[in-house]
Amino acid sequence: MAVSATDRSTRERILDVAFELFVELGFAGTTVTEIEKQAGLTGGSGGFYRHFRSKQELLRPAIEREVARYMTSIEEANAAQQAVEGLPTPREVWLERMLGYLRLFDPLMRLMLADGHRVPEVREAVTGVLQSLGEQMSWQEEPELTVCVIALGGYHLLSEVQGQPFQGVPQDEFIRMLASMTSDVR
Amino acid sequence: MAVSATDRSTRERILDVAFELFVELGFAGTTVTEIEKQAGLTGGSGGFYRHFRSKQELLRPAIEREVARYMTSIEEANAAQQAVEGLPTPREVWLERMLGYLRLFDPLMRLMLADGHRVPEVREAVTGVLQSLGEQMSWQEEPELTVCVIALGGYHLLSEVQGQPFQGVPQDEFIRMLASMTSDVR
DNA sequence: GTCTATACCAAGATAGAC
DNA sequence: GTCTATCTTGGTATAGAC
Repeated sequence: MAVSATDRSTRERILDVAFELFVELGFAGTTVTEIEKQAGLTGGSGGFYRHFRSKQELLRPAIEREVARYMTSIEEANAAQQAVEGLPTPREVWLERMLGYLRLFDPLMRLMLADGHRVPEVREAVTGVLQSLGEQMSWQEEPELTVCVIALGGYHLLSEVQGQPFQGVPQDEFIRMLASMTSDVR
Repeated sequence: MAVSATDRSTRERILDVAFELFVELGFAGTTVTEIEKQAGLTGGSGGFYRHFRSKQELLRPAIEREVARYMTSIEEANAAQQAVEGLPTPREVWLERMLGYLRLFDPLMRLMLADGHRVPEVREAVTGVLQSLGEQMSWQEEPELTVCVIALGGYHLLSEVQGQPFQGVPQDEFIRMLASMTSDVR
């Protein structure tokens, strides 16, 4: 978690640890002192302020950096997907992969649900990422796939709310059931 | 939002406004001063502390009170349901009703996702409520219904993340599609 | 049971040495 | 670019009058 002071640039390190802390503790619950400590600076020293004017000003770049990462992940995943194109993907495998993608977003989704309304501008950025993810499916052309992704998102988030698999339903059973309810998943 | 000082007991008013504020601003982001103001007391006066020993001690009762409310809502809804039992409910109507139930939980789900891990004891209470809601369906007996509820939860929460209907999918179209994918919804 | 006043401390932020 | 030291604000919590 905490990093050494020589990793990358301090600014980068601050952005990284700040995002993690915002997700973990919320924006209000995260102190600049803790950010400094985790970034390898001395906690309580104002070292942070050589890199950002205020804690508030940090929120946006931290989120945008994370969004950019997801963009890259998705592009790589899409590229990998294209490489094996032509081979039919079994439904269960496709669903499992999409669930994996969605879980990548978990920190971002939590932060949006908790603090999103206080930084309305970043919502657009998040929407952008989600739409990139959604490029693989369009509601008009493939409504069943979209329903599946929504169901996977529900399974993940509701399980997070309960702190255990939702209603105790095991993941593989859920995916099997979901697959059996679709007719034309590629 | 803010209430007059003569509504109900002060303790009750504090619990109500505190829950709202916790959902809105998070636990860390909510100040005792703001709770006092919204509850009709003078902000900054320690009036709050005649009713609770600390802000921390307030979190649990506030959530439990909200949970108790949902319990009542669900029981009433179940009772109403029984009154019209025998008449077959069209799938779309049932799905829409379940989505309405889920939306009742929205504040609780947000709070759990944001602050739940800091108050592990209350997770059990929340799980209890969700299981009451889930009594209408069991994964073993009616997996398709469970998948539908999960999908509805996903539609709601993902829309909250995006700040608009998920991927722009209109609610009624989503519900129609979901209904068409189920075979044996009662 | 609510107020005024206040003690206390944690957190945001700045100045200036190194 | 990071440190020590410090200023200032605002938030938790208490004491005591009414």
